[in-house]
Formats: sequence, structure tokens, C-alpha cells
Amino acid sequence: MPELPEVETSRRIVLTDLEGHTVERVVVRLPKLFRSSEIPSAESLIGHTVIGARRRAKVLMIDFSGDLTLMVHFKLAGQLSVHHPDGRRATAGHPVPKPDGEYPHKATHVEIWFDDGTVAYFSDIRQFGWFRLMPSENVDAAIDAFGFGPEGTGDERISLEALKKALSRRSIPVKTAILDQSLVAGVGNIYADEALWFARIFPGTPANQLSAVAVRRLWEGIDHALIQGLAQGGATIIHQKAYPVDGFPAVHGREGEPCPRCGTPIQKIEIGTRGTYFCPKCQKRPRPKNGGSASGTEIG
DNA sequence: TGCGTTGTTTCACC
DNA sequence: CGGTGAAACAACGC
Repeated sequence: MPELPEVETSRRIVLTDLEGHTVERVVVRLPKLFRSSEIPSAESLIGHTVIGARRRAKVLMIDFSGDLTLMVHFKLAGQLSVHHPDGRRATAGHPVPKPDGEYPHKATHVEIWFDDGTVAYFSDIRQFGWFRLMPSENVDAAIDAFGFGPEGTGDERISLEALKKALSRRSIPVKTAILDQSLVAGVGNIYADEALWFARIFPGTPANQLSAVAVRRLWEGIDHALIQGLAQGGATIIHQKAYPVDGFPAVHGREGEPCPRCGTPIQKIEIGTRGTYFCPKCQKRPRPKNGGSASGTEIG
């Protein structure tokens, strides 16, 4: 599922592969993806040139000449694949359609053709994503409306103090807390599991029960997991099964496989309605503070 | 074929 | 107002 690393990789593809190119033709096969677009027709892009690309949280923004910005959210299964006339391809996001397969795929809903024959294919097998075309001057307000918190990594990375403060106010499972985009932006189900595994924290631990040391490890874990995902251009997960590269992802999508750190089989449980993968040995539940003998406190 | 899937919004409630 | 938990929603593949 496209999270910060996958969307950031898409942004970089737009910059390296599309910047300076001018739109010649647009094909929209699924108009409902523009249902909440201020400018209803993608045809408005014709004749305009890509001049930049931005990202905030999991939202991609492609800036065009003529003060137009195309805002894209990949949700569960969005994918951008850019194909050049010489056969070169650059793909980011969900692994379906296959990056080296035939395009357009049946899940390819938008095609943007550029003047030199380069094509940008937007696919989304789940059709949960959306496109919004708007005057560039409206972008800031549109982003503000999401209420995103600081980013999980990079220049706008959340500070340790801010993370500590936010977690101390929440009694919900720490995993649920870091999935909250208003607390820290860009972390989704994959990277939440990875960050908690790195930090050796049980995902169901109430956020406000973490020690200062644990919060610091989590802060580092979030950064680390996102950077690692970015280094690989995103994770490959198909039907809840991970296809790890260089040990990443370590736990997400790897139920029953040995923990890379200790060899204990990875378990899958549900935390806050989300499928959650963790190592039962590295990520132990915290001991209940008082009330000793009774059955273990139910968390999550 | 009904269920699982996740990011986001909405809502009732404390 | 802010935190919580649950439900709703999008639509597909298995």
C-alpha cells in the first residue's frame, strides 16, 4: 500500500522523468476518480508543462504551468508508471499492474501523454484513490484541510519531544497512534509494523505507557523504516504477502516466517482493526503495572 | 460468495 | 474541545 516512501518515490519519478514535458493528450477511463476535483476535466492539462512535484504525507502534487496542480492520493493500490519512447520505465506504488507487464492494464484509469511520446499511466486496482485538479494557489488550503501532523522522516520530521508529548496524551495502542496522520504523517500499516519491530515495542502497548527510552527507539524506528522503504523505492506486498529485499520488510506480510533478529516465527494479530505483524519474542507485551495475578490485560 | 483489505471521514459519546 | 472507538466507504480478488 502506497505510504510515504512509495509516494515520495513517485514524486521523484515525476521530477526526473516528467519535468519539462508538455501534456498533449489525456485519457480518463474512470471519471469518478475526479469526483472531488475542483476542476472537473483533466483535459484542462493539455498544453501545460510539468514544472515541479511536491509531497505532503501520502499526497502527491504535480505542478503544471498555467498555475495548475494535480493532486493525487494512491490510497490502497495506486500506482504511477512512466514509459518513455525508448522503452525506459519508472514505476512506483502498488506492484499491480506488473511494472514490466503490458500497459494500459485493465486497472489503468488515467493516461497522460506528453509531447515527446512519454506516457504516465495511473493505475489503481482497488479504485480507492483520487485525483484533484485545482489552481495551484488553492493547494495550501487543500493540504491544510487534511490536518496533517509533522512528517515521519526528512526535513519536516517530527521532533522527539513532539512525539513524546503526543503519545503521552493517548491511551490507544501505540500502533493506532502512529497511524494517525494528524500525529505523524506518512506512516501506514507496513511502516508502522516495521517501526515497532525496530523499536522492539509490542504494537498493542497503550501509547502513554511507553518509557522515554521506548519512545526514542520508536522515533528512530519510524525514521529508519521510512528511509529503508525509500531506499528500495517502496515495499512489495501482494495479497498480504511480502516479497522482501535485503531483509525489508522484516515482519509485515511475513506471518510464520522467522524474525530476522531472533528467529521466532512472526505472528499476525489485529490491533485497532488493522492486520498487525510482530515478533512475539522481540516485542513483548508490557507487564501490567498493578493487579498482579488476574488474567493478562486485553490490549487492542 | 461473502469476507478481507486500508486510508480516511464521520459520528456518537465521554 | 479533544480523545476514543466504531462504523461507513471506496471496490476488487480470492
